Amino acid sequence: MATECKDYDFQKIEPHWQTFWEENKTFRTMDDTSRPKSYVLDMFPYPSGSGLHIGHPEGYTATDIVARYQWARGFNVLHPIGWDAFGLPAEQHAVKTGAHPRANTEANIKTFRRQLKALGFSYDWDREVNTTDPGYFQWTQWIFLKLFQHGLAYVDERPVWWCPELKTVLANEEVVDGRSEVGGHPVERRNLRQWVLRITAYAERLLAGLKDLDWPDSTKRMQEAWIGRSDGAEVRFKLAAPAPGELRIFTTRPDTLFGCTYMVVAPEHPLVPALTVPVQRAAVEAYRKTAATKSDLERTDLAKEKTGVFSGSHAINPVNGARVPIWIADYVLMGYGTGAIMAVPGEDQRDWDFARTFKLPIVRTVQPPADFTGEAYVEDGPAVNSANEEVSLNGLGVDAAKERISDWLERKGLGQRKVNFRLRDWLFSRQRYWGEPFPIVWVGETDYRRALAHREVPQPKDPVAYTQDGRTLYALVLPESALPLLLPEVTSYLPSGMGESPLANVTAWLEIWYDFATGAAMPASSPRPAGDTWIRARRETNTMPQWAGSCWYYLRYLDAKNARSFVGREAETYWMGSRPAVRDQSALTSSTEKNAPTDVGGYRTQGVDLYVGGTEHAVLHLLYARFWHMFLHDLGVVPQPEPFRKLFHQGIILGEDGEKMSKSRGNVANPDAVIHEYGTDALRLYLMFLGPLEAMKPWNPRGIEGVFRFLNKVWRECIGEDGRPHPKISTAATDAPELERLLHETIRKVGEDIEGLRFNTAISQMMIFVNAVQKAPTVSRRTMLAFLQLLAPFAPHLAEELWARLGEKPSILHAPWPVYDAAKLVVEQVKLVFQVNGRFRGDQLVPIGLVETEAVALARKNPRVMPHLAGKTVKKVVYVPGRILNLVVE
RNA sequence: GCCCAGGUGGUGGAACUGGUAGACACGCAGGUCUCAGAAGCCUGUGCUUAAUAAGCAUGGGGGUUCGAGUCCCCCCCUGGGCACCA
Repeated sequence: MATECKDYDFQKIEPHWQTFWEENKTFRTMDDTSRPKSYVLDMFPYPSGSGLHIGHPEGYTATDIVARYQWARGFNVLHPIGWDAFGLPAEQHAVKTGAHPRANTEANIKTFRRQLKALGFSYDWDREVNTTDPGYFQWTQWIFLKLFQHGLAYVDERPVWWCPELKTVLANEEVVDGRSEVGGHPVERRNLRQWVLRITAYAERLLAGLKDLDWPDSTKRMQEAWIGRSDGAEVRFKLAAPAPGELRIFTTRPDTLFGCTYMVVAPEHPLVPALTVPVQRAAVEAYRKTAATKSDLERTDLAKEKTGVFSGSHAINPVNGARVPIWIADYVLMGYGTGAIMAVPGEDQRDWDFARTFKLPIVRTVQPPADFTGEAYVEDGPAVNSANEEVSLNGLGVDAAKERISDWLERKGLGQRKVNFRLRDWLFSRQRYWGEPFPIVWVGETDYRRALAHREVPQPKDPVAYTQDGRTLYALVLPESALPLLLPEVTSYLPSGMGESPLANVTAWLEIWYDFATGAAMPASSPRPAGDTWIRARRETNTMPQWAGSCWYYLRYLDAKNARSFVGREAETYWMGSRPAVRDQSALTSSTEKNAPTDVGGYRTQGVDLYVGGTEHAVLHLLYARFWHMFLHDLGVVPQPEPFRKLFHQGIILGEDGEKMSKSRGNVANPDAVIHEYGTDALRLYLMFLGPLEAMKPWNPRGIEGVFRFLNKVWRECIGEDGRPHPKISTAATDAPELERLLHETIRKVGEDIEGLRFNTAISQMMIFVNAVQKAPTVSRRTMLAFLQLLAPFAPHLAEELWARLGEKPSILHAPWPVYDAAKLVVEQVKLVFQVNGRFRGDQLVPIGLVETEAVALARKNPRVMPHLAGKTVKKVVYVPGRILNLVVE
């Protein structure tokens, strides 16, 4: 079973047990749904060409410890891994080499798989997923299809980075200082037709759902800020003649309406042409042009000076009938609210700045305090100058004034209360090859109507269409049975040159006869097939972004091989759904209960039990995945609204120099090299010993010596020089009470620390224990075995080896986790600290229930305390039994 | 500018609800074993002073308290997020 090494020969031991686990499928998740479950999830990696870096094993070791701990505690554990394998680097590699990105991706996955296996992680490899596998992305396409059918996907013109020299669209990260990363060519913003997902429809729920999640507060706050809910009112301003109609604005400060002295609309606002009077036309046109070429960054970050141009028109302030000029300025963004604002320079610094620049009047409607020296006054205070014949806000605080004016506006039909979100819809297409193709074809109006009449494939209520060169095309979704829609083979991975993906060059795939009943296709170059369900169509050439596959992979793991559904109902309910709270059989009850995920009904709330990954995904990935999950919940295909109940971010590991690891700095730690020199167990242990999991911490190659010595020490305490179990370990031996106490203390501490993800202190406790064992002349076999079990989640190879060497049957993982005896932790004597005036002046072992008078008497007799009391009177005594006795003297 | 997290020995880091600051490691010094070395083991190691005695020490400055790394106020630094969001 075990190896026969005489020394701690990790190079033999580690592969030996990795083979054992693989052959015995030790970590295969059980089908037994009567067992309590634990779903321990890592953020799956993008298999890059450079292989695993040291940050991967950090988070992965943490979850591996939890997973192994949960196995030992009798849970059915789901601990899977997979590959987020679509994406830009593979495509760039393909462009460079001409080889299919699939080949490169597969080679990288192979390396990653080998490296992860060498780290001894307890993954259930039978559930491996790969986002580029047609059996997987079939369901990514399926979810998109559902989103489309429910009106949550549409097309829109959106600006992207375009490089005229390279004739391609660039991602943000490919643009450096306004030039292409490759070649350094100038880039520009260009509008392209894009797919967009209506995530904003879920804004309110995405915000509300955060409340019940066990996530880091900072992450919740980031999501809140990203969604950016603000409460206010939408108000309609009539335009002054001769301009017709009205201008709608959103404001969070309707109480300041009386202070509105001008208005601003965004340069892109559709009303701009109508508002512009002839004498201003040239100036407005010029201004619009400059604004259009500016990126968002230039419009915000760099432009501290306010710019703008007068339209020539006026609007009527609905509260006081004042004629206010309408300006056009780029400090108002078209994408937020209505793209138009009422400007109240007295209570808004941006408006103040603008008003100053263009010499516009300023009226205060909130009285600042007498000592106020600033410009715009944004704090609370009594309203002033705010009354008309029907309503007066004067004297009211901001909140009360908001209420009164909102009531009035609603009563008069001039506006209403309104909630606005900062969150924008999600740009969901890329002009790339290496991504999921959209299950969409574009057809003419007549064909679209015919297909619509054919009710087999539901289409959205409102058609998705766009017009190009005078022709309107309609988006028709493929039937489910036609999925997966595969990527066609291409001869070149270079983009089309026209702003479309390389798919636009594959004419036989692109231009087709399409059967809307079955989704079947024939190249348009061939004769039209017989049957009246065949129509002329053009496929969608965009592909989905990398986010798509990672939005739902945690669901695929539950039922990775299901060919009929993206996840089976039963598996889904068991692993993600609500179920009665697990009654914990172990003595860890108290600590477990404390962290137990329960809601008011005493039921386990749903979702992944632990999800660990970097902060870099705090907003986008986690928000997008929540959005899809909520949508699937609404479809009725998943029973719970939130995917990840508990989330944790591991901190990043810095280079030795305290700087971010990077190849150019040459401070990258290579896991393979460390494993070769010290072994996986030492690497795992060291990664966890480095500091708190969430902290950012520097890598110190010398520090690994410490944990490596610790592992050697464990070996030497278990195995004698002859390679046989160490003679000091015996079945007959009874441990000294202190050692026994320490064992129980260690069981308690390690268990609690694993649950709290405090692995560094768990390891230090195990070191303390082993140091004690080393000093003890004998140790009972039972004690040693219990300790090995505690060590097993951290250093599984060594633990398995010693467990087997001591005559136990592998795997140690399935031996029930040790239980501590609270009675063993009770002590009779405690150290009482004596203080005089709060300063340490000595200590003494005292019996546990010592009363105050006796404690004081002991202190007075203590030789170190006495000098500090000499000639003084004790004014006050503070006694905390078992802790301190503080004598306050004159 | 706004929001958040953090600042503890030569180093990584411990410290429960305010109760001996520096656990556990790294490093360093001395010792032991050895022909010698490596490994192991033992001892010491925050700073100041001859001190087992005292004083000073948790980014800086104030405060609350018998007692503050921990709580409150101001400031400095580092990291992360957001950035004209009306």
